[in-house]
Amino acid sequence: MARPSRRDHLIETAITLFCEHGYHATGIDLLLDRAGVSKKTMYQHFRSKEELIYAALRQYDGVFRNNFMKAVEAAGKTPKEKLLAIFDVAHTWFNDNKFFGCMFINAIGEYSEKDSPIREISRQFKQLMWNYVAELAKEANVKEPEKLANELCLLLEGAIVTAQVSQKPEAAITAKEIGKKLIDDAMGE
Amino acid sequence: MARPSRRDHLIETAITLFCEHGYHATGIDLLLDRAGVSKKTMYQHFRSKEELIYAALRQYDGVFRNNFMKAVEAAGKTPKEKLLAIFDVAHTWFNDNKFFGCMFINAIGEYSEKDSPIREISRQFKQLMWNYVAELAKEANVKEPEKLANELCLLLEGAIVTAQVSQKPEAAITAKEIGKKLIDDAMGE
DNA sequence: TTATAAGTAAACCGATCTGTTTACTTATAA
DNA sequence: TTATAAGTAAACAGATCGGTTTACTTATAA
Repeated sequence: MARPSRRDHLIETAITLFCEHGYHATGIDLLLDRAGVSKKTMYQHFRSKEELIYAALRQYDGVFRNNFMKAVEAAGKTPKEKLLAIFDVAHTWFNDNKFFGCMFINAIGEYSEKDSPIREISRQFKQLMWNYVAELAKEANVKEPEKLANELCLLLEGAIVTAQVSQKPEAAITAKEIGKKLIDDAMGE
Repeated sequence: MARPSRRDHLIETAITLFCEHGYHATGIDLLLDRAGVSKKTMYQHFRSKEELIYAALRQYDGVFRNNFMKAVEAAGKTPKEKLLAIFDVAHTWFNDNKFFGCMFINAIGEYSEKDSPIREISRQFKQLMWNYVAELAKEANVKEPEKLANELCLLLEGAIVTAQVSQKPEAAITAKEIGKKLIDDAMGE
């Protein structure tokens, strides 16, 4: 397997640092030092720090959703089981010692400008997560799959923030229990 | 009524700017310019920027919770109504054009150091909000008031983040509907 | 009136920020 | 072998960062 290109390595390093320390707090110099890449090379690949942030979020968007879906598919057989597995996967995520909340939620906190690309990609990420949940809900033949997707996604967001801020990874369990009720309701008990 | 002291005015300005633009992105110079206060005066009142951040969060903690509780008390008569009113108050908050999410959630995203005072006060804020919800739940004579408080607080967090990131203030309504079910369940239908 | 405290404006400090440039060093492929 | 592309290290630039200091100006209260 080919070793990752400089560009990819920069993005990987960026994801790690932005996740843990945030976006403004992470300086380019530190990032380059960590990545072992020269400044010139970085600015050959990215026009600006903001473009690197954007690329990092783009990459993370794909990787995270892919891993998430794979984990969900592996953990549940039926659509209903998969819907519930969402919260088990989240629970595992929360217990990772490198869990620093959701990169996109954190990004929005630092970039409030309405039509910023960073905001846009964050909004998109949540939309794509919603699409996946809505798809599962449709497969489960629930009455109002989109409504259920709204509900389960809201629960997931709540669990993420509660795990992050209140240091309670078990929020995933609370969310799962509520989710179970909602799913049962939606499937016409 | 006495005009606010310089200290209070600085804190007010700080809250506004930190809310909208975040903590690292808000420079002291801009903040002082906005507040119309000299740098020397600021550093007479606060030892550092971080101390100002801390004071701002402290102040916001008190003001926000006070306003929140008053609004909830005004909107609901019975404990159950008050529990539901939480989400109506949140809805109003989300529709404010100066809504930039929760200051404390945003703060955590920028300060990941485990025992940072900024993290601690954020955790505390969420705890105090929980305490209030748990109190209402007890007044409502539900079976497991603490469990219900966990659930409703999780819903509130989810609604906040959904309103902020996905630009959907109506997340408050979704959360309220789920909350209603949970409350009914907990009151032994 | 006058000492004192609290304020302002602005220069200043060293550090750090994002971003550019220069000079040199690899690889790689024709 | 040799031209080319891609890399490094480091100096540099100008702006901005948080924070200090100086000189001057108010208020206020004894």
